[in-house]
Amino acid sequence: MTRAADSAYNTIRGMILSGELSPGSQLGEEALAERCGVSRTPVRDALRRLEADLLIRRTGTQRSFVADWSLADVEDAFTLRAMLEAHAAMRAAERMDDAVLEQLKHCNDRIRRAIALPRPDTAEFVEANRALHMLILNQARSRRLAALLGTLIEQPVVWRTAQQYGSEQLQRSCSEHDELICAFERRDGAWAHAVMSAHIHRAFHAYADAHKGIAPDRKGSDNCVQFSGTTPQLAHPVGELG
Amino acid sequence: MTRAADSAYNTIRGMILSGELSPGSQLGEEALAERCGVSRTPVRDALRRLEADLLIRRTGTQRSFVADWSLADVEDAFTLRAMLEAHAAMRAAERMDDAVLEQLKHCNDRIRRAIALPRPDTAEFVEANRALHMLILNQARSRRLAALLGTLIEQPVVWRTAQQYGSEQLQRSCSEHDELICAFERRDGAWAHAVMSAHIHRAFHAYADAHKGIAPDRKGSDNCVQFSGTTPQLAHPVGELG
DNA sequence: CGGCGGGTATTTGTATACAATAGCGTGCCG
DNA sequence: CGGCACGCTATTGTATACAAATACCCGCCG
Repeated sequence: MTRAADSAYNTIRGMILSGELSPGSQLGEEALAERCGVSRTPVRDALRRLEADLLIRRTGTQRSFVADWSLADVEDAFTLRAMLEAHAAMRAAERMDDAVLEQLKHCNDRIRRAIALPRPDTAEFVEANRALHMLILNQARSRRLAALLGTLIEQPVVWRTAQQYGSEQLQRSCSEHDELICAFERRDGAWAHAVMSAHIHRAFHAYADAHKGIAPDRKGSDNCVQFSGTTPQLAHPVGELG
Repeated sequence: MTRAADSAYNTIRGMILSGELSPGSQLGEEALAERCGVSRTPVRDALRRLEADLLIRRTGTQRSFVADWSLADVEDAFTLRAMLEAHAAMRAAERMDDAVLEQLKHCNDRIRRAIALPRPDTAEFVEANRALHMLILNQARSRRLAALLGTLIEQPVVWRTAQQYGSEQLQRSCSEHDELICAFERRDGAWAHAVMSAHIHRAFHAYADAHKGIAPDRKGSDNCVQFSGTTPQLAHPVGELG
């Protein structure tokens, strides 16, 4: 990951998520290239990826702006994530093998230890949590699903949410994982599906509560795909349906 | 869409879907550039998009190969599409306005006329069908959802499927649209969800039947995300979960 | 005062050259 | 005869120059 394009991707992504680049502001390739210390070529690469992540928006003429996320947008992302990750849990349950089960238990033990401390170790919590969810996604055995979820999950959002978590919520998260593992042990896809769905929805509300009043829902940020009209030119034309 | 990058994208995509480039074969940027009549720069752009579509796979060192799709992969894509597009139909039903409803009816009238002919007009069917599904997706008002479905729907697959359709199946598709419109008229999200889900699942089986024996499920095409091991470097690291 | 048009400056798109790196074959050594 | 290492070749990554398109500004005209 030492390539300039990846470096640019991470740098720009960081600047967006940290708020260093304010929503709605234009991202000139030249300016970004300078700030990242690389040429425009890898920046263009990075911009394309960020566009796929919906972290930036592009006008019909390919000018890039930092996307402004309303709470509704975030809820949307969480809803879709709940749907897809629940599906992943179901598939994983149906395919679960004992080795992975052990690894899952190991992850949740790490989480348990991290939150048992007087001052919970947030970094360890986030990392072990990440690993656990990834094991499940991997076990679901679906490249498509993995690709879709990849664009849906903004780790920094998780991080910030976890920091806001009280010890009570950390423990709830951990025991939800326990239940998930139970469902996996029984190879009960429906159970795993339900638990995972609840897990994600709860996470959304934790996020929403933490951000109440801080980032109120924007006014007219129309959360729709621009249709017909004047040559919108989306990267992946929505037109291709069947 | 006259840009070289788009032209390259469409050209390469066409070559992949038509089978001109056989699954597993390597895609050299230089060679593609020559065949597309452009330089490597727009080709690289196109490759990144195709990678997001999962039409090509990249090794850890970014060498590109035509993805080989097993029937299981296709089923996977249809399953996810059913989930997401059903969700879109539900959201659309809850937000439906009368103008769009009229447009939907108009689309399905086009479909009705196209399949009423002695020799059904497949092109018109596909186009009106596309427009109808797109209207629904647009009405769902979710950028995220639109982005996810965009990568999931391979129009050429639809096209080939439609060509295989007998008049009976074309009519079934049309009447399913009718039922969908009924659900929209009543603003019944659950109904719309169910009908759409069934609609897509039926389409998958039409596809599977048409390809039975033609493209049998490949042997070990492991449909899983490559995990840990030796620096897999996925475009959107699956690691970023929470 | 507002809208239109043209010109300029900014921004993105493309091509090309060069650099770095992975893959691969060959030949040497054990 | 097998394996390792070296070096060559093919392929991708990056930078830069230039071309094309567009947004913006300013002046003109209604």
